Amino acid sequence: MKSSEVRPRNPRGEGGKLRADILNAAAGLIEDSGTPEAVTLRAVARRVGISAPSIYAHFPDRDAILLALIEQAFAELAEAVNAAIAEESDPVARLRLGCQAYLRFARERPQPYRIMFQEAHPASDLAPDGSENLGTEAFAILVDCIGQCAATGRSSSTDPFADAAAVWVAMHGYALLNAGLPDFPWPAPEAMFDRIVLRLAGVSAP
Amino acid sequence: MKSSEVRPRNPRGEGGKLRADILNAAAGLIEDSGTPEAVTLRAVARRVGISAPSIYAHFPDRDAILLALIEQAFAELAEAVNAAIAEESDPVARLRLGCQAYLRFARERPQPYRIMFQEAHPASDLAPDGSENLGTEAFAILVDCIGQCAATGRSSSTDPFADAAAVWVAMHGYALLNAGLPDFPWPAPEAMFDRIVLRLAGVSAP
DNA sequence: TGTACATCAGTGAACGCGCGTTCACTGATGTAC
DNA sequence: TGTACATCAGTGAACGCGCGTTCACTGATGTAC
Repeated sequence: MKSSEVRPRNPRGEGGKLRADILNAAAGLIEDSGTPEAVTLRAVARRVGISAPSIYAHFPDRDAILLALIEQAFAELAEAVNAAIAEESDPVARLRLGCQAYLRFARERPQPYRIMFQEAHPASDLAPDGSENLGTEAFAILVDCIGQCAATGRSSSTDPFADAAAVWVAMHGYALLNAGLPDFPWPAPEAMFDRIVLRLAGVSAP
Repeated sequence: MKSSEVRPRNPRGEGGKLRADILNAAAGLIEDSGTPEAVTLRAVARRVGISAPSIYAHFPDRDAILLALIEQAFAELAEAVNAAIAEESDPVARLRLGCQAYLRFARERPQPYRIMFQEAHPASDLAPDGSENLGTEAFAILVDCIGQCAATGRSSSTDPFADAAAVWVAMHGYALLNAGLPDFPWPAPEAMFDRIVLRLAGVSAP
């Protein structure tokens, strides 16, 4: 429902701008409808204000659009987490800030977050160095934080990897259920954060 | 790919059997394809061995089939959990058995589990006494278990409701990510169980 | 026992729709001479 | 400075498909008389 007006043709050499417009339109369709099924070539084209075949100049097929959205979401989440912890060196503070950034991303951008972990998504065909590594890298940071907390006696963790896995699955479940069941009488966000991050990381609240 | 043979007509008075066949076929389609999108009236009809319009004698429309599958999944999960804890009275053992049953259901029947919590699913139109209550009831059992553990000094919980919410979101995240990312180097299931159930419930391992 | 009939459990053809994708094309614009 | 031309950024029509849903129907089967 955004624009069905015609959009001016890009000047020479800037045809690539259409690629970004296509991705934005696809993201908007998911945002509006709540499901990636809404991303059809024709719907994207209508929203951008172009004809459907024009998309083929930028994406080989429909799935490539969804795949690009997933990769973009992974990159943005990694960026958000990295930005949150960049200036901080204390491991407990890094843990808090990083996890807060993760949960904030999931809360503020629920649709990008959802499609990242959607099962049976087109990224299954992804090269092994693709989105999988983005997630793996972010997870390694989490393991490292907990390990440093333990090394400095601020965490009781004896297995940072397993504890990081527990923190991650708990954040993931919280992010999804919070968005999916807004009518559930959720405890206060800080109370949940204490449990699924601090307690699972073996860090006692201040 | 199951059967495209014709199936014999039901005898008089047993036309209702077709309803169960339709649900089984729909579940099979989700199982095979990994997505509820595969449940189309025509695909269901092909699999059952009937014509597509015959479905209208049992379901008003396509969404009603998915809705019935979701309700069935909720009922089966509740049944599995209830059966697991029925003969047990010790609250710690009930907590363990109930959560084990929950996670076993999610592991052994990943597709039914997934559609239960799929966002934007057709159950949004559900009557307020529908599937929502099934889940609420099971959650109340979890709160109760943790409360009894605390009351008998077996749990350090001071807020059983918030701790139950934490256990639930953690189990949910674990169930989904475990199924969705089988290549992730997951810690041993018992190690994860200790963390996302026992530690979050404030129960120390034996 | 025989038979007319209502009911039940479906069928088959058709509708209009939106989809992904293909194909041959167009018209503006920068560039070479 | 003028102009032919290659290139770029698209378009419009068409294809075949599977979909949800509707409609009028059929043929076996149990039941009433």
